[in-house]
Amino acid sequence: MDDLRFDHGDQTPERLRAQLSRLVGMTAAQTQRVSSEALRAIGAHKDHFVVLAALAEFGPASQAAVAGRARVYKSDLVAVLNELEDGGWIRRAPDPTDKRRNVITITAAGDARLAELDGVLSAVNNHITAPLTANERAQLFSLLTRVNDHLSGSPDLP
Amino acid sequence: MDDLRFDHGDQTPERLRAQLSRLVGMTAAQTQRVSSEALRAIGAHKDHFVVLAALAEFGPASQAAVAGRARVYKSDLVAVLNELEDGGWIRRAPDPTDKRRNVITITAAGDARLAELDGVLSAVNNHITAPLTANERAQLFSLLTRVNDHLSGSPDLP
DNA sequence: TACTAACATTGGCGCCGCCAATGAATATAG
DNA sequence: CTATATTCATTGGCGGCGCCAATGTTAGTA
Repeated sequence: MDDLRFDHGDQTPERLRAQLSRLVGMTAAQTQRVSSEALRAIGAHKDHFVVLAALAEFGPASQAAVAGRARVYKSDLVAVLNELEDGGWIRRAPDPTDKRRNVITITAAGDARLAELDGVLSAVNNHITAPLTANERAQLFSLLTRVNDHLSGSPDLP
Repeated sequence: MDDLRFDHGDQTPERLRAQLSRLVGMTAAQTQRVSSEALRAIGAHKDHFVVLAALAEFGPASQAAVAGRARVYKSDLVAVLNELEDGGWIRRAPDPTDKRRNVITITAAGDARLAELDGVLSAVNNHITAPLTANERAQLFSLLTRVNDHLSGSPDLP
């Protein structure tokens, strides 16, 4: 809980305080911890949200398509869909036109579940950015987006 | 390489685009990948840097002290010190005044190694923030620091 | 002298992003 | 129309990271 603090004052080697990648990494670990704990408190998981969102916004689709849109590895998607199916939030039905395919459909309960998860995660994001003004939140978002875009294109060092 | 891109345009569910924690997490994964690859290219590791830095800046110390300052779990420190010892970058000597303790000392070669790692990581951090101006880098650093500080204090939701 | 604490070490857990190999079903080429 | 290649869901595993518990040894303390 306190070990992910970036700066421990005079206990922190100066060289570490210069590492942005370290700061980003530790802050990401903090936010992941907060959000995963909040989701686990209601028996949910990051991927539940991301899969339900993809289904709600893009409609029924094959697992391969869902994996692509939700950015979840198809290998990991299987377990996620099993859990969502157990909860009654999605339906998995074989595609009559292509028997290799499963058609994944979100249920009415799934829509409600998605709203629930969305609420929880909104609260989490508000909590994370609590010390920032609205402008600063937007700035942080924009700066990170630019870094992310940049690193998405040129993964190697110059 | 491209799967850690936060925004895939119209292929990305809108709900995901609102999640700052997701953006932070993906960007952190990118920066970690870049830096760990750069370090691995010279047979090094994050913890090598962090431990050598702690030793160089605070002087010889017990493993427990090093673990505290370098923010490396003492469990994981053992392997790191073994590797650093094999490279001749540190010395591990039993403390004569307290036989439970090992005194870790950085060697001259260790100082040189630290300079090398420092150079690599500086290049990495420059690369990461390449699209940002100096002002924007400072802003990003400041915003993340405030979030990190905030989350270091109140880990739970309100 | 008995009890407690510090120390180094081993082994393991959970989360995350990632990849390879399998078998079934389908599309495509010769 | 048969052989080959491709798509799909599924299984199982890998490496990195932050984290924790249990062990045996040694040292301070009551």
